[in-house]
Amino acid sequence: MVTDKRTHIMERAIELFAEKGFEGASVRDLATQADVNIAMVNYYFGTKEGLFQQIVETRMATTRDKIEEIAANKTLSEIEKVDLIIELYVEGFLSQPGFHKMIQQEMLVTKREGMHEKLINTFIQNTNNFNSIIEKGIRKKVFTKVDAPLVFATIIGTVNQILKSKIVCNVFAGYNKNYDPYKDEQFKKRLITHIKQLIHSHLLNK
Amino acid sequence: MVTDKRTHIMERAIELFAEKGFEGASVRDLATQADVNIAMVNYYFGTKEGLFQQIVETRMATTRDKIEEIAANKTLSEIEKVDLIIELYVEGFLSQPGFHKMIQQEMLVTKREGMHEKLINTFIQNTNNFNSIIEKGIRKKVFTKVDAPLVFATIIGTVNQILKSKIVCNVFAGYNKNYDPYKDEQFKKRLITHIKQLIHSHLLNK
Amino acid sequence: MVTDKRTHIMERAIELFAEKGFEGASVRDLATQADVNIAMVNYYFGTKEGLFQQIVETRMATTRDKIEEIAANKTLSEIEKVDLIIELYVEGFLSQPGFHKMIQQEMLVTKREGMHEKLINTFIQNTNNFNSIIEKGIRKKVFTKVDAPLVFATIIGTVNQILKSKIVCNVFAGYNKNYDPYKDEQFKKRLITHIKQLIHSHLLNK
Amino acid sequence: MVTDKRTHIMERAIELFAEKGFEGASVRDLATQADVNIAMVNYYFGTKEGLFQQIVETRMATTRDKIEEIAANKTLSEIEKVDLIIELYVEGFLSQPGFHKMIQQEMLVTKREGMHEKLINTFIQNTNNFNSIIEKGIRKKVFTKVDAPLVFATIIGTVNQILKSKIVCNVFAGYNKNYDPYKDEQFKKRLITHIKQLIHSHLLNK
DNA sequence: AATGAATGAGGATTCATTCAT
DNA sequence: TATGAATGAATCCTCATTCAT
Repeated sequence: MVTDKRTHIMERAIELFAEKGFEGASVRDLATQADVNIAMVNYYFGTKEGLFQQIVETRMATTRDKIEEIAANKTLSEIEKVDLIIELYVEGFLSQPGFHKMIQQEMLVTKREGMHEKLINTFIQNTNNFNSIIEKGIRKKVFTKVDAPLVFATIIGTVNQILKSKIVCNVFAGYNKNYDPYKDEQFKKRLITHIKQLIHSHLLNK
Repeated sequence: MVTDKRTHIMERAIELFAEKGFEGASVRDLATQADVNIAMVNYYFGTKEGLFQQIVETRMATTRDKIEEIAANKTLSEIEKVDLIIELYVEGFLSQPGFHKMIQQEMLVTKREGMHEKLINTFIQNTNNFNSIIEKGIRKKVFTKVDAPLVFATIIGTVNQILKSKIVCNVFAGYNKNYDPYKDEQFKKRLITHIKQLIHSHLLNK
Repeated sequence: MVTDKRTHIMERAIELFAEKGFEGASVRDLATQADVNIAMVNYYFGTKEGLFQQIVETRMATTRDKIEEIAANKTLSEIEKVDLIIELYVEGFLSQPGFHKMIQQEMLVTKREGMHEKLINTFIQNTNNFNSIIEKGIRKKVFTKVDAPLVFATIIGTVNQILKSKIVCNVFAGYNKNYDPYKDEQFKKRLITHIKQLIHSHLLNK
Repeated sequence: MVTDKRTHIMERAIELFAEKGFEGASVRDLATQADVNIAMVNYYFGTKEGLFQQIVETRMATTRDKIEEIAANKTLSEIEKVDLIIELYVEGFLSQPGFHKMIQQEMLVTKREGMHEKLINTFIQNTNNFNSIIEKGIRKKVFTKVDAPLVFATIIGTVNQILKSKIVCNVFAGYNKNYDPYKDEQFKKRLITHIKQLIHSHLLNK
């Protein structure tokens, strides 16, 4: 029951942080949205920042571990690994758009140092894992000599760009204003296809 | 003299908004940073939001107009236009990192509707201009059949991803923690090269 | 206990609003006078205007209901009803001078539309109830043909005029400057007598 | 030209003070309404309070002098004097409703001592002049023994009550909501008739 | 004589947090 | 464990006023 309430608060908080930003979302808002007492946030998470950190720590670990797993896998070729990572990011981001918008906002801001650093470190780990895959491919001569970290920036950046605004996204996709493209399987496939083709022609270019 | 003070406030505000976000940057902060009286912000811009909008309107117009100019130019080939746009974004974003971080933050947030909408509209214009270039190239058969709006998302998204964090960027680039990669000509060239190669091999893929 | 604090704030606020006017009384003042934290006013009443409205709604209802009761009473003659209303106003106003000064001020000002309207509506109800008594008396030929609403204006206006200033009132009454005439039983009787004689000779004039 | 501008500011200020109260009307408002520079109010009148005092001093003298003149007149009977004073007040108040609303507000407020005292003194003078007329009438046995200062309070109070709200006034008078009763000659006559009849039957009651 | 720019004090309100229960 | 009341600090903004020109 306790865990339920904690989790419930965290889930509602993600949506609110995504929508209004960390500063823009007040603890009162959070409590109202989660239908709990105002004091609950401080009671469970100490501070508003504590709530944010809890969310980040709980969720970011998943993606990081999956990437590590892919990188370490010995039965997959390099291009297969890259493809898996692309799928991982597109699927992960589109299925949790609120969380990833929240993360993006926090990465843009240097105010809250503690939180910022934690994000950065996780991100650097992911980058390094990705780089090592690419560089191995280059050494094996299955990949062209590319700028590995910038390739990673392209993948993440493209998905993040899509996440920025449903409205812009719908303009791309030709849907109407109030449609939710993130829940559309067709759109997900389209995005994966785009990134894969882009990265393939870049990596496998002769 | 009047213009000077206004401009001065706007310039300092860009840095602060970039650093702390719109809500995170207080009017007190803004005034202190710009070394003016607290009441000056309201005196010149009415409200804090008014200041933000003034900044956005003044600066976003430039990029939008340049893209429109490139799109309308009749002496350039399609691939030349794409290249110019890539250069425009990399140079524009790296030379005004604060402003573009600020814009990114605001695009992620749906709280302040008026501001959000203005940003979105300008962004849609840019997307449409880019799309028309790509589609013309496709009709002329100089470009492969690609997903034009997603190509645009890739370009913008990659540069934005770089802007997210100097620290991450330095990890990519192999520089030390406190270096400013945005002011480094080498890094700029490297970024332009990456994006051009990526997009070229995608668009011109046989 | 909660009710106590709320009520306490309202009571002190009445005095302060009466003394300085709605705009003239700052929330800081109110909090200091009531010996509570500045945030308490907003905590209990939402806004300063909310506090005012709460006061008005709580107190005005009493007088309005009493007048309605008098008007509806079937055992009283018309002149008895008029006399009761005169006593009601004199006693009500002299026993809560602060509140009625506050109401007078607000009726003079058209700035805060919502509050103004509420006051006006209650006042119109009272006027109508009074009118119906007078008109019945006229139909029954116990009253001269008089201008009923203006008679009501005279009654209220006379008491309000007395309330305007203790000092002026003391000049009338022959008391010294710092005396409180509103608490003086003699003065109350004198005022009731004056109004009754005035209205009687007007209504019962042959 | 200077006098014109001063007068112009004062006229607009009366309307604004009447509408919003002294505190409710900002110097910015005043300047905008009068279509002059913000600094002009302070330039001409020193302070906002100075402007108010100038208005009061300029206008209140007129009524006071007229009453003094009536009181001193040796060719008029007492009842004629009373009638003239009634007419004077009704006409004066209805022709300058803004100014008299402003005065009423200020009399209700004890905040600004200097201004308050000046008003009170003038008012006491008027009361004394009126009293002396009534008392002479009583001595001459043309008037019943009445409570002279309260009779004066009734006259002033009735007219002030009418001034409180156009809306209420229109409810009395049977006009529609947006009509201006103060400019209606019929209504003025009706008000004068009411007060005269009221006071006559009171003073001349046998 | 007249003004636009500038200011510091103070306005109402909201904030995240704490505490007694 | 859970909460409603309470708080002091901070929020944005407006105020009347001043001053250099």
